[in-house]
Amino acid sequence: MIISHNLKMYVQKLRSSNLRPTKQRLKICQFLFDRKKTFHFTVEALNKKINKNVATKVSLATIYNTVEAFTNAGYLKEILTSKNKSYYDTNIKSHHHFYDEGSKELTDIHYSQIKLSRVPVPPKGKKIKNLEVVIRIQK
Amino acid sequence: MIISHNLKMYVQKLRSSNLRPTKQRLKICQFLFDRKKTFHFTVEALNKKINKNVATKVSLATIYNTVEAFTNAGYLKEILTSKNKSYYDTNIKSHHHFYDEGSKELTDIHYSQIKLSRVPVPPKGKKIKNLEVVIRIQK
DNA sequence: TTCTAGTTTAGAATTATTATAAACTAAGTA
DNA sequence: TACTTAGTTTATAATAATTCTAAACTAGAA
Ligand SMILES: [Mn+2]
Ligand SMILES: [Mn+2]
Ligand SMILES: [Zn+2]
Ligand SMILES: [Zn+2]
Repeated sequence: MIISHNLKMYVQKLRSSNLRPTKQRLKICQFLFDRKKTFHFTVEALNKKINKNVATKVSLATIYNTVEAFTNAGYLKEILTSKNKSYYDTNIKSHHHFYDEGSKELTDIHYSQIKLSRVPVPPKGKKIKNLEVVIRIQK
Repeated sequence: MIISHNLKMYVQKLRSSNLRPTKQRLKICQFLFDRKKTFHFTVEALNKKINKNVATKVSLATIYNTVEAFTNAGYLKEILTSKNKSYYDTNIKSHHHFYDEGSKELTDIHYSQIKLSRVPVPPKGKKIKNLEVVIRIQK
C-alpha cells in the first residue's frame, strides 16, 4: 500500500476548514486530489470508484456528506449542466466547460479560451455570482 | 369564458406536428403561448397555474407528457440550470439567461447582448450543439 | 481514560421524473 | 350517424437522485 505524500497536507487542510480528518474523508481526499489533471464526477460515479475492490466501503451517505462538505469548504465546485444529476469538479478556478451530450462528460476550457467582449448589466440590486460557460457538444 | 383568438392556430400547429389537438393540449397552448413576453417555468409551477381554480384539472402526467411533446416539437426549449429541476422556456430562439439563485427565476438576455469574441474549437469529431450562456446572479 | 461534539451509517423519506396499463377520445371510414 | 382504432389521458406505481433520521461510532480535548 502506497501512502500518499499528501496525507499530512490533507489533514491540515481539513482541520483548517473545521472538518475532522476522518479515515473516510482522507481516503476521498487522496482519491480526488492525488492527481495532476482536473477530475469531473457525479456522486454516483465517485461512490463506485471509491468502493471498487476495497474491504471496507465508505457509505453512500458519507460520499454525499463529504462532497457537500468539500464543496462548502471550497475544495470542489458544483457544475449544473445535466438533467437531474449534479457534477463536481476538482478544478476550483473559474473556468469553462465542454459538456458532451453523448458521453455525458465534462472537459475543461481554460478561462482565457473564451473571451466575452460584451456582458449585460445584471438587474438592479443583483450581482453576478458566476459567469462560466458550458458549451454543449455532440457527434 | 373568453375564447382565444389563437385557438385555430394552435389546432393547426398541433396537427402539423402530428399531435392531436386535445382539450388538454389546447388549454396548455393557450396558457403558454397567449402572451407577449417569454415565459419560463418548471413543470411543477405550470401544473399549479394550469389547475388553479378550475373545475376539471389536467393531470400532472399530462402536463409532463405535453411539455415533453412540445419540447420535441420545438414549441419549447429546455433550460438546464438548476439542481434537480428542469426549466422550460417559451422563447425558442437562441438566447442567454440570467438565473437568480435567490428567486430561482430565469430572465432572458437577447442573443446580441453577449458577444463571444473567442470560442474554442470542439474536440475532434464533435460539433457544438448549443452555446447559450447562463449568468448566475444573486443579491 | 473519560467525555462529547462531530461523523458515519443503514435505511427511510422526499422530490422530480418516467413507466404502466386501463379508460377515454379524436377523427377517419362505412 | 355509428363504428373503429390509434393516440391520449389519467391514476398510480416505479425509479433515480438526493436528503433526512437516528443510532452507533470516533477524533480529539480535558
Ligand atoms: Mn430526478
Ligand atoms: Mn433529485
Ligand atoms: Zn472543470
Ligand atoms: Zn428565455
